Amino acid sequence: MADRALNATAASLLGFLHRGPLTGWDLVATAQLVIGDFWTLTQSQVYRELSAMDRAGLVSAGDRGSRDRRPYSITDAGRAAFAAWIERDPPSETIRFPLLLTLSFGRHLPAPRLAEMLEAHRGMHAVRLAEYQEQCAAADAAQDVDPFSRAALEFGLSYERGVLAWFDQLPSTMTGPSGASS
Amino acid sequence: MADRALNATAASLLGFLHRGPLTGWDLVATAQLVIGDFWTLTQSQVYRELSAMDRAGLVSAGDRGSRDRRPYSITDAGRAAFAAWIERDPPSETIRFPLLLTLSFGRHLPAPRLAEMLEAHRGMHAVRLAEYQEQCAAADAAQDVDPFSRAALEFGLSYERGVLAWFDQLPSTMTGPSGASS
DNA sequence: TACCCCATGTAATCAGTTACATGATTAT
DNA sequence: ATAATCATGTAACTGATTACATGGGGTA
Repeated sequence: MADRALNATAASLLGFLHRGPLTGWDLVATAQLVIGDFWTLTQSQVYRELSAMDRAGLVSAGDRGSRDRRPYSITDAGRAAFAAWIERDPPSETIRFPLLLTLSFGRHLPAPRLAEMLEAHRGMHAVRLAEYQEQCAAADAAQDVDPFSRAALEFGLSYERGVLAWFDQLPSTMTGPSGASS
Repeated sequence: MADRALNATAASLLGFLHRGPLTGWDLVATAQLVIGDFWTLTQSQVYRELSAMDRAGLVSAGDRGSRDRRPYSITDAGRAAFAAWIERDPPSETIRFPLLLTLSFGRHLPAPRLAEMLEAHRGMHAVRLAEYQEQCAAADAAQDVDPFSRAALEFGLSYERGVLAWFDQLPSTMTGPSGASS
């Protein structure tokens, strides 16, 4: 035992399995829904981590059901590994923001093209902010959401507000004469 | 020719080479300084991309100087590849925020431990905000900074403000009785 | 019966991280 | 002389992405 520290993706899967057995498919959907706003994972990763954790004894694969559904359940070793993972100081976040790269090389781009890109991204962020607001409202209506997920959700709001504030203070020479108002 | 689309890291290196030849070492330093706030790259990556781009004819390696310094200059093909890259719609950013993962699984953690983590991260962000403010002030003093890099720098400010606003609206049940005030 | 979605998985590749090895030059 | 820093690079690995292959089950 005491193999190696879990990676965050695997640990999240274990986290979800605490409530009961889930299939790979279920886990992909759950993760997208619950942590998708601040963590990315792909279907391919999920199946790989599941079979690796199965070999490591952190989860155990159940019998295949209809449509080959295969439920995984967490083992005691899995629970221990998760507990060890969540106890650690989380590393700080990484942001990789391609738009900012493009922007910082903006002098290689005609102004209207850059303005177009900025406007497009601003729009996407405005949409996301609206979605987060909706999600928060929905979470408040349903009282079954735990306060921790709720707080994490709230991060999206602050983040998008910050991003939009940034867009809106850009010099108008960059956002273009067409204007970047919402 | 028309090999494959550049990745953003390689494209950035080409971007920096427009002003003149630079060594791998210089590029690492430049990148850290100029785009380090919203893009990560390692020394190892830089050398790999440089030799790959050399093979692809996008840069050409000069003669080794003292201390084995080897300047790379951009070629016409490199300029074309960069132009094609920067013209594309930049993909949207990816955020991977381990603290939010930990938080969303917070019910598996004793409250004081979580509060401790939150407080530690809040502190780091406060420090970063101060650094950005300094950098912006410095950039304003020196008039040689181009407005595009300046605008990208400004992003850090808005981002950190958003993050701090989020920390400060967390329920006190999470941040703990010791308080998370600055 | 034909089509779409559910569900699992593999293969191949690319990108990113960490650690290490090597040697030159500068400063003390 | 020796230590610190400059500078280049390789090796090994982990993680992430994309694409594809396969087949069951439900529905029109």
